[in-house]
Amino acid sequence: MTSNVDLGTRVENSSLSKDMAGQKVTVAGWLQDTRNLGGIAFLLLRDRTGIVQITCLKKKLGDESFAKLTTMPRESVLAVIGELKLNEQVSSGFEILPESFELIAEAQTPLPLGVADKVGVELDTRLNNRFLDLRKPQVLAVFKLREILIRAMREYLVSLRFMEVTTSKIVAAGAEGGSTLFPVEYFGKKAYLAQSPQLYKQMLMGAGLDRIYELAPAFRAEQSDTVRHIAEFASLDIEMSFIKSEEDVMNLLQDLMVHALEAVLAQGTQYLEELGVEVSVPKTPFPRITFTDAVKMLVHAGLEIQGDLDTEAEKRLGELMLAQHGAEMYFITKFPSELKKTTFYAMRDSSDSELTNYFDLDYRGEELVSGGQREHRLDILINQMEDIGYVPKDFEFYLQAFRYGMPPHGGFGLGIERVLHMMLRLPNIRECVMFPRDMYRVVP
RNA sequence: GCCCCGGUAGUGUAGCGGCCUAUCAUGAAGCCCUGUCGAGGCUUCGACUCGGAUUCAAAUUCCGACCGGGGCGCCA
Repeated sequence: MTSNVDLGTRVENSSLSKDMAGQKVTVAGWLQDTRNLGGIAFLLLRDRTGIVQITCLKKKLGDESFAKLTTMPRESVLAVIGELKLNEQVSSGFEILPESFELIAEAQTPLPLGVADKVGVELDTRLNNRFLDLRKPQVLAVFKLREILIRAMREYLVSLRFMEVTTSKIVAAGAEGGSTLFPVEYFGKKAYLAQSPQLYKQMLMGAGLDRIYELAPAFRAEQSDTVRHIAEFASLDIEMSFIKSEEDVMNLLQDLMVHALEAVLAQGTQYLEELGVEVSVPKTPFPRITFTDAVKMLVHAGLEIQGDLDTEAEKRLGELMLAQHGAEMYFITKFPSELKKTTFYAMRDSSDSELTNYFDLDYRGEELVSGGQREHRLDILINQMEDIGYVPKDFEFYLQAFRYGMPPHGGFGLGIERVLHMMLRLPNIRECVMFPRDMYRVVP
């Protein structure tokens, strides 16, 4: 009874229902498991959308077909045509009784990673066999949620008339320093992978585009070896003109986060359940705490702070903000100029040059976003570059945009994986990328 | 880049000088079973990362390489 199945008539498992009782349906997917009881066998067929049970009766199929169906290796691709039949004994309430089937692609054994195994698998093994790992619904769930999050962010920005742009990822100079850039051999010239679209976003403000965003990879050659760093990450960058202060940027950002998390809750229930996590939407306005006050708060809590907040301080601040303000997300504002030295385009506070108009958005102690008001006055910008030993001539392509009418502007860069990492409470940020890149991993 | 820790069947682990012909689970191969949904029962298969060293004896100790885990620094 083996035959060629017409895959054009295939229906996804999630669209099967009890209403279709008695209908002949075509399903196709991966054979997750076979439970052979002798005269009857149950196959679990999984596709992207769910699992359906194929119930095989030896008496009905004949010995040969029954044997063929029940001895296929797990994770083989299988197509089945059969009648959808109601049955209270199945957890879904229905099953498919096969009439014909086709083994489309047999899986080799043993699997390098058991999709339905009851034993744990290390992240390294999972990433080495990511295509199999992604067959697990709870792994796929992360990426369904990622998709929902990103789509909601785009929708929100589009609704505010932000224009999506794409800037080059091959650049001649970085936004900050040179040690964090990956060099690229570019037709005999030296180029780099962009660590940020910063300079281009600002040039586009000079072009009069007013409100833009870009969702693109950012590359960092920093030798960061932690559960919250990867060498290539998805960065949502926005830039907007005619702002009064960085408050305008922060207001947009907090509304963006709320909109995105609301979408995750509304559209991602199934996936959140799959992962066993609960997400709560933060209330606006997010608390703002100045960098100086954050330091005071931490010192009061017994920490010693010198210069910037270290990892322990960041985490501790996350706990304190949650305990004292009930806030999972909060802004740390007015970063000292001393700490933003290499950020030559950061505008200093007009009433205290020791401070900048720069902020971070943190989520339970992890930095999600860095942003602020940029310096749009050419002379000051050049001074700030020279202060840290940069040669303005090297940035001529950028500075030109400030000579012919540059409006006041600001923006931010947001790490998509950082949001997912904290939102889903995943142990490692690598889980939020299908094929992550870090100091040691370039394959797959 | 720095500091700790670890590498045992396909996968996840126990063992940490002789009791190891290496544990358990999962898996794979096979047999039994007509209602499984973490199916069950029986049988079988399958591993000490690599290279040196110490020792009568090394999975176990030491050194190196490679690979991995955690933390720090740096940052999204």
